[in-house]
Amino acid sequence: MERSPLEAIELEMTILSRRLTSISTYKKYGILDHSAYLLLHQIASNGSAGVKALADEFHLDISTISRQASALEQKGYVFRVPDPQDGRAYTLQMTELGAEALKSDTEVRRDKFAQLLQDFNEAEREQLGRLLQKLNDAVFRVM
Amino acid sequence: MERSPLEAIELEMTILSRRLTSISTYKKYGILDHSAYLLLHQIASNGSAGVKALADEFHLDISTISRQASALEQKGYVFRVPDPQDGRAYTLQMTELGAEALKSDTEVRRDKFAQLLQDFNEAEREQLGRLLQKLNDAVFRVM
DNA sequence: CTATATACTTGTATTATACAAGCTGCGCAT
DNA sequence: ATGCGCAGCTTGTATAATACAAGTATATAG
Repeated sequence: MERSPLEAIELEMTILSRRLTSISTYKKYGILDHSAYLLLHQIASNGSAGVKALADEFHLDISTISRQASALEQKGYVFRVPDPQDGRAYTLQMTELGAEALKSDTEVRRDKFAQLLQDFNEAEREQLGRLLQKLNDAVFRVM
Repeated sequence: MERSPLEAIELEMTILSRRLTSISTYKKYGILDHSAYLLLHQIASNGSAGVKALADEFHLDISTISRQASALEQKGYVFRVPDPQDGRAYTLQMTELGAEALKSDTEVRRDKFAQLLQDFNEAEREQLGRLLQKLNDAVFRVM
């Protein structure tokens, strides 16, 4: 009995998810955890943003981002800039230290992924990158 | 500035992992959680197995599997068969109830993934299935 | 001016995991 | 035969990431 692509994807995604939970929580590659890395990355590539905007971006609860943002501030990777228009709001901007941490961490991760993908040829990498992106979009829309 | 496949994969995997953590913990599609589903699936397709073997299979701690196996037994989805050769060991075998739960859950998940992949054509699905499988293998070997 | 909505924080609970310590049974070396 | 280390499993404890709910302060609409 052949496994349909749908079956394969369903199973492999479930396995991957479980395994990534373990890895992302218990293995540290670099300085930053998962959340810190993504928040800094987002701020670096899309400019400073508030808690609400970041929560929307990642589809996580505002309270989750709020704590993660506090942690980043605590460590000196970002600072808060009050919104002049709105006394409740502020945006997070990256510090020099934050930029350095992001840079160094990006390199560590890049190396790890290079190792992970050593048996993937160039065409497969391109496909995988594209498909993962499309998959993420779908996950955000559907789930 | 073009994003290399490696960069894309690294970022998309990180995002995916974070999002899946949230989904798999807080959204329930069907009866079974993540772990229960995978354990039952494994038992269904590869025959009954002990805690140690399952832990090896999924690269998770024995204690983690032990608790998840207890939970499955508690719910009546599996029962323990003592190993006649070894008084310490046993294997988990699925009950009728377990088989039904797995079947019904598989359908629910399949539907959800069909919805998720609605914009993926057949070629993309095949590629994605194949690449995810290869990726999982690599994750197990490397990380 | 009051009522409701928004941006954020904080308190609490849940879940999945790991690591370490413990129990019991196995098997080998003396 | 027996005692000691090893293997399979369970249980205790800690940690991390998340959600939901309640609270505070500010903004805005009527």
